[in-house]
Amino acid sequence: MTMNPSDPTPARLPLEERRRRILETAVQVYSQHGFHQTGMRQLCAALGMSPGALYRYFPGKEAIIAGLVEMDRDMIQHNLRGLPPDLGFVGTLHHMMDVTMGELQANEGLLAIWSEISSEATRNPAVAALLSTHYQFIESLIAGLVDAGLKRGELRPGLDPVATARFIMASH
Amino acid sequence: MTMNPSDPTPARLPLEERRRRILETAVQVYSQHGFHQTGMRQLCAALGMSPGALYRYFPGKEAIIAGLVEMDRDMIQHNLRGLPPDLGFVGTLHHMMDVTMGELQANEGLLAIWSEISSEATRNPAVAALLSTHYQFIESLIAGLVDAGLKRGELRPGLDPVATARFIMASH
DNA sequence: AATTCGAGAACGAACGTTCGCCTTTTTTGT
DNA sequence: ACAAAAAAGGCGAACGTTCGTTCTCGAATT
Repeated sequence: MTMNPSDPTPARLPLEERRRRILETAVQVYSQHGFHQTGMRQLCAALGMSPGALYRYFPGKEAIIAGLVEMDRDMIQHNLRGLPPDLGFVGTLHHMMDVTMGELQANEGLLAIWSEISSEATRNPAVAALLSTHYQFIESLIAGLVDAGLKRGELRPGLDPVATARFIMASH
Repeated sequence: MTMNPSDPTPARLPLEERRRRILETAVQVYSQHGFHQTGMRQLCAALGMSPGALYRYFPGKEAIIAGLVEMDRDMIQHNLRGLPPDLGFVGTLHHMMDVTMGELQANEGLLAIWSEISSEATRNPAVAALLSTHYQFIESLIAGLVDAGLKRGELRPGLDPVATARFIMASH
């Protein structure tokens, strides 16, 4: 199936696709019944997959949470890259929120899964660390936007990018 | 220990006290680690009690949730009875909120346990029913206050007590 | 003597996870 | 080009553990 015979990692794309399908199903099942209330067997059943197969893609239950966070990060990055480059600071922010809201509305359970993850983070330090770096990622992303806006003279000079990013995030 | 020899149910008060101690410990443990993440053995350990003993006071884990809801109802009733009778509608409402806020502040975890119960209610129909009747109880209680206020001429005549109660509860 | 109370072992079910084995796909040697 | 070897993918039973709950039996109380 691989077109390029020199490709050192053939058939890798379908693997990522299968990982994505697992994560998307996980969002649905976990948001409906909760993370701790949903067993691996239930997730397997929803996937039409055996436990042995599932564990080839994720080494454990926590890795699935990590995958969900990672998926969100990829989504944000993808959305940001697909943006028209001439929107300016406010326009870019507005557009990103638009896209995010649209996704939340289209995929119900996406919101529920985040409250599920947040609640897990209050107890599970590993998940807490995961969330923390995720928020830091978003923060640095917004700070970059502020920085670009400053360079373009759209924002009041002297504004601290990171502090501004934190303020924007704090206002949800 | 029973003072009155004609009492048909002797040593009953200490039983209720032990039930209360169990519930109070449950609030602490469950609010710290979550309901589903906390096993009966952990609760037993926190109580210095064996499972066999615990099950003499509560027939199961769900009964403990029911007990928590019931405890809240008793608390509200107790607070209401202890109120000065001449406060008027607004004064009574204000006073009740004062007491409730004080309790929430004094006993941290009391708030956490309610969000824990609410989250459980979205999945467990039995708990949902429990919460529903609890809210109905509070609703009828406030409706009674409105009714009394109407009779005393404190409120605009024609006000629907139940609708007013719902509005007040909806504003948190 | 009868009842209540408590401790702790034990139960079956379900948990997350691992294992062995089989099928399918990909790579390799010729 | 083709068979052989290797790797990947998948299934489902089984592992050890923990879950909520029950049982048994001895100690305390009435």
